Amino acid sequence: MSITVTLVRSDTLREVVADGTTGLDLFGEDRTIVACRVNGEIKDLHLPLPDGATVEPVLIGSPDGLNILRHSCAHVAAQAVQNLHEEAKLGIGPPITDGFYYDFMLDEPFTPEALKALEKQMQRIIKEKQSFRRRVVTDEEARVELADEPFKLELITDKGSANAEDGSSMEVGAGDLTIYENVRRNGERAWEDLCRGPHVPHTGYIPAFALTRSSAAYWRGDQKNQQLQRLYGTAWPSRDELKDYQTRMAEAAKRDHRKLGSELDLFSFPDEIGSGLPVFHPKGALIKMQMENYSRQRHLEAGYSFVSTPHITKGHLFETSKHLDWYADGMYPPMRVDEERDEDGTVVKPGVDYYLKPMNCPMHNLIFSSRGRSYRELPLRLFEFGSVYRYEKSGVVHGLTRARGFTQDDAHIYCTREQMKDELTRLLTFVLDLLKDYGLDDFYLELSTRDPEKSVGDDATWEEATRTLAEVAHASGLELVDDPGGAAFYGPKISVQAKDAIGRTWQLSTIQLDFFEPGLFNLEYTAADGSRQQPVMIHRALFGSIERFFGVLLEHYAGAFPVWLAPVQVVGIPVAGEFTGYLDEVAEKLRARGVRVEVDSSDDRMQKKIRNAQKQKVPYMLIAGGDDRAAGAVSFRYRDGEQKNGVPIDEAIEEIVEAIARKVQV
RNA sequence: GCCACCUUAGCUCAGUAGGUAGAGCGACGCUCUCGUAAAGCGUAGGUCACCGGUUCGAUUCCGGUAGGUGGCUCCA
Repeated sequence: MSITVTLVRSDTLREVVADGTTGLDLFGEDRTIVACRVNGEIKDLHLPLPDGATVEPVLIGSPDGLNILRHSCAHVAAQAVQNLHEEAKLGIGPPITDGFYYDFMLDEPFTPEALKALEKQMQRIIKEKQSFRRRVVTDEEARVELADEPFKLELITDKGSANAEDGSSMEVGAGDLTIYENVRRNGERAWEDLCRGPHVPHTGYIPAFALTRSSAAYWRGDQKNQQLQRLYGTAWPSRDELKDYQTRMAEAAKRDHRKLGSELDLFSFPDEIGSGLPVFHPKGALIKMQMENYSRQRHLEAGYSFVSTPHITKGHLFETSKHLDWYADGMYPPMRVDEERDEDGTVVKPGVDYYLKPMNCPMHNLIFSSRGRSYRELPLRLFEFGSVYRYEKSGVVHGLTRARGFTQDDAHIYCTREQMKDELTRLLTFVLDLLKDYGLDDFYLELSTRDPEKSVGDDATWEEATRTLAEVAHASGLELVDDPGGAAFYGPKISVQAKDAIGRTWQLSTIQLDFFEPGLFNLEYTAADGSRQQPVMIHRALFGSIERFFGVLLEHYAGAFPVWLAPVQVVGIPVAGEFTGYLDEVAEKLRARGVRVEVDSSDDRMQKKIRNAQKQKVPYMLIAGGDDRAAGAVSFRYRDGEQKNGVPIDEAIEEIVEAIARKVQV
């Protein structure tokens, strides 16, 4: 008996092989082939191939191959956990970006020492080269075999409804229910798990891995469920790639905005003020001011009107806007003022509750409705750097990117339904152009649609709003990702996701359509025919929060801001003290051109001054000694260490001024 | 909010198996006046996060609080 298979390689060829031939027979020599695609479906290498099959190897470094590697590594981790803790119950263990996790119900916490012990155990399992064997089972058989695994039993029961989002699809997918056994070379079964597969042929196919951290995780991602312990790991096709990954993580840690913030003396979070409430030091505040100033200028050019509103308000405003219905948990509790009590403590005059505002829109609405509005005024674009306060849960506060007090570059655009689409198109262009000026240029869009359980309004209106946003997003030509159920309660939104210098994505701008708040606030304008009409409202913030955007830029540039944003643009460094006066003169000329320049007149040696300026990531060092003074020149030292000696003063000034004006990175 | 871990000088970190602490950098002072990433010497600086408990004695052990880190859930 023989069968014919078509091997998809660099050169496609048909081969006649014996019946019963497996992927391992074809590819077993090559450890970089972890599975095969049989007629388009990924299968384990140990399975016999059907006659006439088209067989394509799955390489360990391919996206599918990496997932298989990492998911197999998750199994090894789970076996290690159960080897050391018989009582541990299995949750799920899918591959994720760069690695995998596995959830367990286990009383004993995964401490850093425990991770080390587990890694050792995993190495032992890998050394044993245990085969992964696939076995099809009925629901009943699976229930019997996994009687001790309550979470797996739940997955068996729910397999029809298993969705990809909670990772359970890795355990039970569509089709047959399967168990993967780990079998030692002497044939003895080491471990097994309910799993859809596929897997690498044996544990020896895992070349490099590390356990990275542990955490708590709710079963199936739901806060109402039991909390499990999650073990995170990473796995790579080679030791070098693992090392590269670890280096990348270390590099990312070096540009952490919280670390750079204190190293560069930009901002801090004094305990005395409270969690998530930053103060900006002079250099940080200067960068922030530059960011704001340029944004203001662009908003003026784009036809925005500037407004300004208070930080606190009577609670009634947020009753009108429904925020107190929906997001009271996210607000600081009220301040009760003007309440009077008698000696017994009985209230004789009720007080009024004031709230710190978590959003600016209700106040902007009041400006809109402060007088009658004509259709001729629309679109009316009200802009404000509005400070808001949100009582973020203690565990989520994170540097500048998730603070409790921050300032939004917030605007609300009131327009007619007819104007809506053009306005959104214009707005999206404006957003992307502005972000580019700050040095971000790699974007994609996300469209967040309605969550029926957390929203107000009727289906038809939601549908229209969602469709309009989708059309505008498509027209931009950018990649569009769906985010079902991610909308705000009052309307759908587009958010702009930007990639930074090391490839991480950040959600920045949001553009939200709102058909409901205008109704809640009875906003109206007089149309051309004299009728009263309700405007459509667009909420938009480009930076999101200035503080957060600051943090993103700080990490994007690793602290080395482009000249126009750098708090100190030029440091003058005399070769010796006697040249300080000469540099002071140069600095004076630069200052006259608006350049932020300092001359380092400390009694450090020149080398130390260079080191200091370098560590502060100052874009230009101007060094001057006898040669320069004699020639009426200065010597440049750039951040990359390059130098340019003997540049005439006027030329040097022009170079710097031009780099600032062009907003370039140097 | 939940789980784990952490908090010692301005910063980075040692240390004390319970007897109130040390380095480097930084700051300040003096000497040096120097050509592309750290000159030399000296001085000051700490209720060992805070509050309780155990103890003759707590920075160290226990409990609580605050702040932080990594995740989870959340993010108008």
